[in-house]
Amino acid sequence: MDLDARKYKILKAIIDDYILTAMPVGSRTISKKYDMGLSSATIRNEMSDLEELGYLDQPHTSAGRVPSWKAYRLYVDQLMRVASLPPADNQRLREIFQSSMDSVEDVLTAATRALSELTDYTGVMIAPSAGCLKRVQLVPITETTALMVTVTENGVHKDSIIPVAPDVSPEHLYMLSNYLTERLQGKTLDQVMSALQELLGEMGRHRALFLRLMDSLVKQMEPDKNAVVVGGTSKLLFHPEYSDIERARSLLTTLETKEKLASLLAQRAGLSFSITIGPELQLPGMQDCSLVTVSYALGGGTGTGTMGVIGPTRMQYARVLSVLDAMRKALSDTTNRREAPNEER
Amino acid sequence: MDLDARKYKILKAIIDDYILTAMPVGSRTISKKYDMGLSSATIRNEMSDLEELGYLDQPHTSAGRVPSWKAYRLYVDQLMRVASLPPADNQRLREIFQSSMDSVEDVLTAATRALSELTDYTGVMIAPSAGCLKRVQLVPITETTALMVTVTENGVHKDSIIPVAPDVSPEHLYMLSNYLTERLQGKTLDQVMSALQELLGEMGRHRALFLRLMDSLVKQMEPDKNAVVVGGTSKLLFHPEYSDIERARSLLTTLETKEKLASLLAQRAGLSFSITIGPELQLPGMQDCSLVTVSYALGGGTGTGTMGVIGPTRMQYARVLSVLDAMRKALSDTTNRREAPNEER
DNA sequence: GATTAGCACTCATCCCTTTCGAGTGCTAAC
DNA sequence: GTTAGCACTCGAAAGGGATGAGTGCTAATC
Repeated sequence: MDLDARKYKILKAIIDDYILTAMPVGSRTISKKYDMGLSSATIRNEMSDLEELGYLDQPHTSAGRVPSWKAYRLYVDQLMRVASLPPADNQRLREIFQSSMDSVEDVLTAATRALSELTDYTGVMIAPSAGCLKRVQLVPITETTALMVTVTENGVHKDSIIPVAPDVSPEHLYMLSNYLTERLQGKTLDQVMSALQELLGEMGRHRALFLRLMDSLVKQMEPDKNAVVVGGTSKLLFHPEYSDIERARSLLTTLETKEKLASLLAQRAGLSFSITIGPELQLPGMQDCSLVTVSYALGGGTGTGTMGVIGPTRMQYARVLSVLDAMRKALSDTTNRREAPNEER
Repeated sequence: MDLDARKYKILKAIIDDYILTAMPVGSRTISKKYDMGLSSATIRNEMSDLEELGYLDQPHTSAGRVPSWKAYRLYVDQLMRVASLPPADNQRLREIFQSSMDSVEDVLTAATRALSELTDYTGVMIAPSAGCLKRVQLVPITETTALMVTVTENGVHKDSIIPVAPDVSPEHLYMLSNYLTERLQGKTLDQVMSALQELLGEMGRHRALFLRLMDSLVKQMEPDKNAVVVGGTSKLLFHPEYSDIERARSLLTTLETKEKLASLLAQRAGLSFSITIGPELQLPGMQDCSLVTVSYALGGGTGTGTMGVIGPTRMQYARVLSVLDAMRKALSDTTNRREAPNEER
């Protein structure tokens, strides 16, 4: 049995109201507040049907109805309207987001902050995949160690310390850097790996060093599992669903183990947007949370990252989507500024 | 009026018990559990005195007594005994701390995690000041930008993107790097700054670039205000003082604005250890928290950082101190491993 | 003079009952 | 198909002992 137009309308009203108030919605509320031209009795009948169909739950007999995750699913798929972010909020977003843009880290931190501030939920981001390699540079540190710096297309650069034999001079390292850069430039991770395999043969006495290099290089270009940035977890505590301390504990504990968040976001990489509701997340401690994600790219880069907002299932989905969309735009502007910086800053 | 030995003993018993149970302590408990050889009536009289002296508070007439911050102050200054960390815990610390030590960031993250796991409170760290400069390297990225990487004594290395004129070739940058390294090597931040002032005269057409460089370099060597790492905030939610949602909210919100934490830790930089109790912190939302800090150094480095543990005033001060001390030792070992890495890892 | 036993008193907490009201489901009338 | 009306349900709030932990005070004891 499918829903007729009236049922849709009533269901939407219930969800809207519940999102707003966090209180079970009664038939009277719907008939009065959302002038349906129907009496509460009629609404009651419809609600009863909707409950039977699994769209509504009743906490107890004499309470109103609460949307089920199935209802939210329907809501985000068909009922809600996503408007673009009001100019004032867009303004605010750019403001929060303006400051301190020295590194990708900073950008992500500022972005999650802005997300959480504008939505009152928690912002989550994972750095964009590295994209093409631009440059490899080995910087001598001590007699026996060097720092490997990789610069990739979208400005993500990481570094790790690797050991070198004492007979390898700084000049050697410089030449090796240039050589590697020349050979690997413009390649993606996969291509770099196979190129390195080939080059391995040409290496004579540098073979040991080279193996090390490969190791670190691959590690650096992989999307970094630890690079989940989370902002505004405490915002969640202000929503009534988490005035129950037990729930707050289990949720915040889950949010703190970044591994799970990382894999959640990684799963959604590349999707232009995704909405996952409560049980669909299949994560203990997050049964009554939803995750909304979008993909983004920094500046003109090809590498894409994923960012999202975590909130209660009773989330302002439409608004969250519009915030995420605005943020996606802001991010694609941002790094351009860095790539072609203005001399008169 | 000073306290006599018996008052000290009773006060210590009360604090110990309260730290353990988080419940107001009654006279009977003291007389029975901590065999004083005194009846509860006597204890009551003493407690009454202690209350008058400001060491104890009474939540309401018929409740037991609760230590005031003044009592904790006395406790940490004179009464408590710090033992060294039990071997089993030390073992555990090293275990948690073992993994993934690629960058200073990782070390700090792992350390705060370990701190929080071993104490059940929140761990906080600020990266060590950079120490002496080891190397400056300019890595070309695009026609008009370069990455500046600085390597400092204790392995802290940071990078920022700077613009360069299009007529500066990669070779130029390489030479400039070597030149700067030669001139600045082994200098501390202050020395670097004055050295740069002198060098500025010698710069001809690179003057604009050079000014940029100075700017970024100084920024990089300054202790980074954003580099506060916090671990295990959710642990706090498990303590009874924060089953009150209101308190939990205000505390977690405070912990999330890292600026305040940064300045707290910065104030305590260089102190071998410090304990600050509740109102002494003078931070809204943290009146019933304490902060215990110690200084640490990574490996053999001269630069010192500060780390600490934040918990309720009813904190296991002795244990926290011993954990911090063990962690300080672990940290001073750690980076040694990286500086002189083992080829057969 | 210090210590203790004894006792009246206080006050939060637990548990029970009552009341209240929001909301439902059903039925009969429109 | 819709609605008015009404009995019914059940949680939340309010009230009211009973309980017991703990105190302060006093008078007796060491």
